[in-house]
Amino acid sequence: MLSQAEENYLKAILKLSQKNGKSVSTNAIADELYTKASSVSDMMKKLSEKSLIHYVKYQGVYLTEKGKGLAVHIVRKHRLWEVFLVNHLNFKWDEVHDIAEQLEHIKSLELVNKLDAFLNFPSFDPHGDPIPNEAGEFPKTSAIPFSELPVKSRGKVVAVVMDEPSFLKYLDKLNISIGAQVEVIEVNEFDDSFDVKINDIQSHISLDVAKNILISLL
Amino acid sequence: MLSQAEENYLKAILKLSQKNGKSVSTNAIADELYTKASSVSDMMKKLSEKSLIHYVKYQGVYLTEKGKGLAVHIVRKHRLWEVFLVNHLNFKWDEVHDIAEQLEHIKSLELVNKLDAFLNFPSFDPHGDPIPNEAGEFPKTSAIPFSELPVKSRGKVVAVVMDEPSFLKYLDKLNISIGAQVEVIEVNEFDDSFDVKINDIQSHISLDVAKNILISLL
DNA sequence: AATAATTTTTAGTCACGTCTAAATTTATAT
DNA sequence: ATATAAATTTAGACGTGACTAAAAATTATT
Repeated sequence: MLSQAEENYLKAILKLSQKNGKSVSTNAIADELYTKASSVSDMMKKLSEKSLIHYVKYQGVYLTEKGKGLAVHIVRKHRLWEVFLVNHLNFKWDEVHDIAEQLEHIKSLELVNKLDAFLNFPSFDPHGDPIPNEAGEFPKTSAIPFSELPVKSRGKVVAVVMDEPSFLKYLDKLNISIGAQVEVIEVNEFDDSFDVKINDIQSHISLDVAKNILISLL
Repeated sequence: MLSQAEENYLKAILKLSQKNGKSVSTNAIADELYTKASSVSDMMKKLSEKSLIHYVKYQGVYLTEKGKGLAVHIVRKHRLWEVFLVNHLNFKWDEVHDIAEQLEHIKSLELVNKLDAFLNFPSFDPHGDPIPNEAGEFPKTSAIPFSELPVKSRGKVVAVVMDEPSFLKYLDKLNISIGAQVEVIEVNEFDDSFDVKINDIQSHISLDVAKNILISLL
């Protein structure tokens, strides 16, 4: 049985290896978990002994099949709980992360699957992140960052990359939510910002924001 | 912020002080938590320093107002989650204890209150145990043990005292559930057992079982 | 290729929550 | 009231997961 700390490490490694390439560095994990590289080294030994990661000293780590399966399962739990919190308990999408961070460690396969059924087997969480099914498979999407939407094309917001509350609140202010229709009117080269339309209303967003919004073409 | 271990100790002290008198002994706590008396002593010092219990060496402990408030809140969370698990996720009443034992440690006042509202502010959990409200007040009941129901009187099952799965499964077998109508036909003095009617069907239960079923008179 | 800078690991320490074994206090019995 | 039994606490240890400081390995620079 894994401790919460171990689970958090697995999740961090999964997240980092999805974002970047294969092998994840000790420092990257330390940054992700707000801990120190030395603590990470210690934990890497333990996870390696449990065959959850491949670990070669000084060479970074990556998940084994077993480790990846467990990490994906934790992500599944996290996202299912977020759906529950937003759809049934009326939390806002920027309020659920910390609570789901706790709920994801509850141990009961039956609970997860019954929750999944209760929620009607959702494919995406309130932030648009894909929810793996019981077999650990992610639903596939063909989303691109808003920042890469060609001028004059229209798209629909399907997900956000960051889930920091401050970012989500800012999106609320901009009236950007999952499902919103968006269009690029013009790219402002000098500051890399975008003149856009959100649900047909003119607006303006920075490159940083645009990169963190995923859309599908319409 | 309390650790899970600290919360479990508070809960154990509350449970024991409700059952027996005021002051709770070190050994009783150790038994309740399947730990050792020495571990309990250590923890009593810590809880005492945090003003959650009154602790005099060798004299047992009892909860302070502050400690009692926290303990009651944990019980509230435990029982609300049990309602959720049984009423919405289709768990059986004998399956929810261990999961609720984990869920009760999730920290978010807002979550508890939103869950409470979602469940329609239930007063009793699936085992008939009273659920304290946000202010920490328990609903009052005038339940008596089945074992004290006078012969020929009829009653309605409102709660069970134990929530061990094996006991609950046995009650299922006897067709005894919350709300069942019961009547004592005869007391068998030689083995302290009871001839009873459960929903008008004749049955037979032992004193041990009868003591653990709470009923209200009809 | 040698040195400097960075990254990573090791060594030693600490708080938490547990344990066993020994000491101490309280309760019981003669 | 004194000896014995039972309950409780203390002392010392351990595993977990964190930290700091120092050492070692890797990567970057000239």
